[in-house]
Amino acid sequence: MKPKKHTAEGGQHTAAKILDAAEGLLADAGYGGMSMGAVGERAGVPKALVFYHFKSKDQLFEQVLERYYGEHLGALRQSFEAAAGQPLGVRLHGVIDAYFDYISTHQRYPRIIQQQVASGGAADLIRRHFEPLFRWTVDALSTELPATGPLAPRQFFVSFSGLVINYFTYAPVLAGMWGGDPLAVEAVAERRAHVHWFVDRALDGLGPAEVRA
Amino acid sequence: MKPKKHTAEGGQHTAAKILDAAEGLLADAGYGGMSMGAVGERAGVPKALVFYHFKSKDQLFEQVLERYYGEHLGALRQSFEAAAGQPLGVRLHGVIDAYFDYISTHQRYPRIIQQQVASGGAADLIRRHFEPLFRWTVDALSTELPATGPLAPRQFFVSFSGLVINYFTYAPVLAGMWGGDPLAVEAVAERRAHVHWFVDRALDGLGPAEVRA
DNA sequence: GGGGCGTCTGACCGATTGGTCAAACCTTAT
DNA sequence: ATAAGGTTTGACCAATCGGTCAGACGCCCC
Repeated sequence: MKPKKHTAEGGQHTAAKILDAAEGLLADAGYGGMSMGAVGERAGVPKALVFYHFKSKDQLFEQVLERYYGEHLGALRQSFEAAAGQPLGVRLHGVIDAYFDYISTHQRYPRIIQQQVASGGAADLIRRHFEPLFRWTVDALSTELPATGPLAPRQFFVSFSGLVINYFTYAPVLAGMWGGDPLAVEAVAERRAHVHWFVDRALDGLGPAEVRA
Repeated sequence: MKPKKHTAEGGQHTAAKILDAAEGLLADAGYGGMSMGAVGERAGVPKALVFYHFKSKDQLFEQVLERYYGEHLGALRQSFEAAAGQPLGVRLHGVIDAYFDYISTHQRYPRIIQQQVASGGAADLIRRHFEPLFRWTVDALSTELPATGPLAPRQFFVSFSGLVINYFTYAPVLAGMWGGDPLAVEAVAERRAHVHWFVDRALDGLGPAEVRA
């Protein structure tokens, strides 16, 4: 019979369990509400083991963010490059779909980020991960749009990311007034269609000739 | 000479000072990061006095939210009713401007709300204040738009509030990459113009005949 | 079998937290 | 003067926090 106690079965597995537990607590209660003891309890290991695998609370948090940002940026990049050569409108739809899909399948992620952004905590860390995403998107649009003014690429970046992210962070609040679960598949599909509609209206407004086709 | 110590000069004034201090700390560090001792220190009063005026941390937080939501809803309502009789497009612009103005002059407010929404903390409290705003907006649009689908009023509510709010919550993160302070007056004006452009594109897409004029 | 060596554990620490209390204070009404 | 009642104060409490430590356990190479 295997020992009940946590034996040295490979640190990889344990560290991953701890990371998962930390993710859940971060999404539920935020950085301040995540206690290292609770992380251990949720992962089924003593608190000291959490500190063994991650030197401090900050470092644990940083690794959670690192994992998410890496996956997220990768998903966007892959989508954008897969549609290389196609007109900007098509590529935009693709990237926004990738954005939408990643968020909708990792709903803890926008919650953690929004909390952190809104509180100003770990600002440098967030900025370090956020900046490549921002610059990459703005560069992709910079050939088609004026660098400043109401139609600047940076404005569209903030707008479209907000259009996607806010729906998921507000979903729990909207639950009672939406007429059904906002996170159910049909509801998410409706939101996706709405975002698509918005993208099309924006493209129309930018002058179809230069931007589309 | 007046005594240096805090005399019984009227509880009103003291309570207001405490509320202000709590607001600042909430915006800076979030609910979890706001300690009652720090609130007292920032207000210049001992911690026990904070507990005398507000029975608990939760109640203090609740009153901060109450004040904001009341002002916010009032500003929107006033703007909407002032433009009674005018075409929907004009009224929409007015309400969104009022939304934008209130947020831009109370930048702590979106930060506090976003943190709380994203963390799921105080969900009932948020929902209680959020729901009238939501229902009221959706009702105003319900005569012009289908109740469900990609063009449902509820979708536009989430979209436009996100368009406005997200800019301000992300401003600190964007600071380094924006080319100037995103909260400077010109930058805020540019954002406002961008939101207006978006509203107009949306109105165009809904069929000018029924909705505008 | 006996070192290493990475993994794991419970007990422990100082600091901080939300919250309480009895007593002191100031103002006003009698 | 004095009684009363709202306000203010610092000292105090149990609980929890992030973090540490000495040692036990399991595995692998000699």
